[in-house]
Amino acid sequence: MEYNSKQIEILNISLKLFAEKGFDGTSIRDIAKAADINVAMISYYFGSKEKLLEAIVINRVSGFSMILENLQTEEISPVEKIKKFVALYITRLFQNKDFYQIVHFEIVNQKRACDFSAFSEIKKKNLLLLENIIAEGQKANVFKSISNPHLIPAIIIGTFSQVYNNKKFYYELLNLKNEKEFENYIANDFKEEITNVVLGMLIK
Amino acid sequence: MEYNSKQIEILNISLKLFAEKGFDGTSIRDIAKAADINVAMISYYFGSKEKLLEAIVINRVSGFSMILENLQTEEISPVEKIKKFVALYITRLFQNKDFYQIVHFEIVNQKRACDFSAFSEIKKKNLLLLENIIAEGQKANVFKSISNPHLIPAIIIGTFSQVYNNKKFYYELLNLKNEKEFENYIANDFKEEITNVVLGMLIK
DNA sequence: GACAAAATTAAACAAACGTTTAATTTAAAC
DNA sequence: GTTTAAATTAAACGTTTGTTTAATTTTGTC
Repeated sequence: MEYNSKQIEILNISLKLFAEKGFDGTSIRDIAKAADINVAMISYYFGSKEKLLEAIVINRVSGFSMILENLQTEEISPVEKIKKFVALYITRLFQNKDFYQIVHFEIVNQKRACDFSAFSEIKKKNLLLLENIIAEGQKANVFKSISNPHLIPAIIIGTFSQVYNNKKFYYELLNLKNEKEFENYIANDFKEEITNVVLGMLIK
Repeated sequence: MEYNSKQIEILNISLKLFAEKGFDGTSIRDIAKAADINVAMISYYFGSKEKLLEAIVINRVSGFSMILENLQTEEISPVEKIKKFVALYITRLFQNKDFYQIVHFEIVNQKRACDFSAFSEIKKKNLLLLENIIAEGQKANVFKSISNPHLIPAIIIGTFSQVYNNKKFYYELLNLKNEKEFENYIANDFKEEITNVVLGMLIK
């Protein structure tokens, strides 16, 4: 699908509003006002409010880069691969936090007939990639055999959202002053700590 | 606040519906139909839809038992305390999953002027308790010094919600057939694995 | 059984919702 | 400059929303 700049602006603004106030909590008029367009333009461009949500999903998922997927072929040690896996995962989470927020709600919700199969496919691919890295590490005798590789993405995503959604609490706790400092915390300390947790689960 | 059985039923049914479909996605008429009462009864009993949400929050938080808090005084080793801490935490999460779902959304949302201070207080108390157990373990020379005790509740809550909200995915992955089997997985394997992750972060 | 208070009802309320209409403006093509 | 299609608008559409009203039924008390 090809979108003009106005359509892309609508997509981005409604992504932000849906993440902030929820799909049901955001009205067409909210979006129109924020995007400085007429309410009719949303139906005109996307058909309906639900189809706008679908457009957001397709638009975002198709934009997910293949960086993670290319990790497999890199010639680095399994430990380094895990480190990179976690780092890339967290970066992607941070960059798409609004989108993950919406997806999270919609998957729980089941109210809308929204198709997340493309999203699920990516998750399955990521899990497969992770399992391969772990198998590689076991062959090299540096990783132990674990029964729960699927818990690793759950820990990364879950802990990240938990921290992000309680931003206020962590601002106080970690003496963070603004969004930039929070981003730094995620990109440095948080990333390192989660990496250690994951490696702790794997290394012999 | 004293509630009669009809009021408690409304509280429970709207808790379930708000968790399933969101606050904005649930209408007064949805609740009235599910609880088999007239729409006017909700305003009559609780004042408004928002005040109903507040009543749910107060009702639930006040019901949180003191079991976790009493852990401090038990005469068991720090390692055993951590095991019990994680186990109790996960049990509480599972028993109140609908409530956590709502709180999670409302905290992110900021749309409603809902008071979660009592909830935050409990979280702070839990974190303090955890820090005390860790300090105890460090004194006994079994725990290392860690900079991030706050990440432990985030890991427990985050991973749990991540797994619970992707139930379908995990049903397939773990060959679970029904809610009962899922509950068993949480109460056994999941609990054990998360305990190991947490202990892995702490033990020397 | 008469009375007062509480519970419950159907109906109505105004406001907000997503969507559609029909008219107007803008842009592009010749 | 005229023509044609696309973009944009204000207004209206029928529903649904949360809430209130006023009437009715139920309940408890003497």
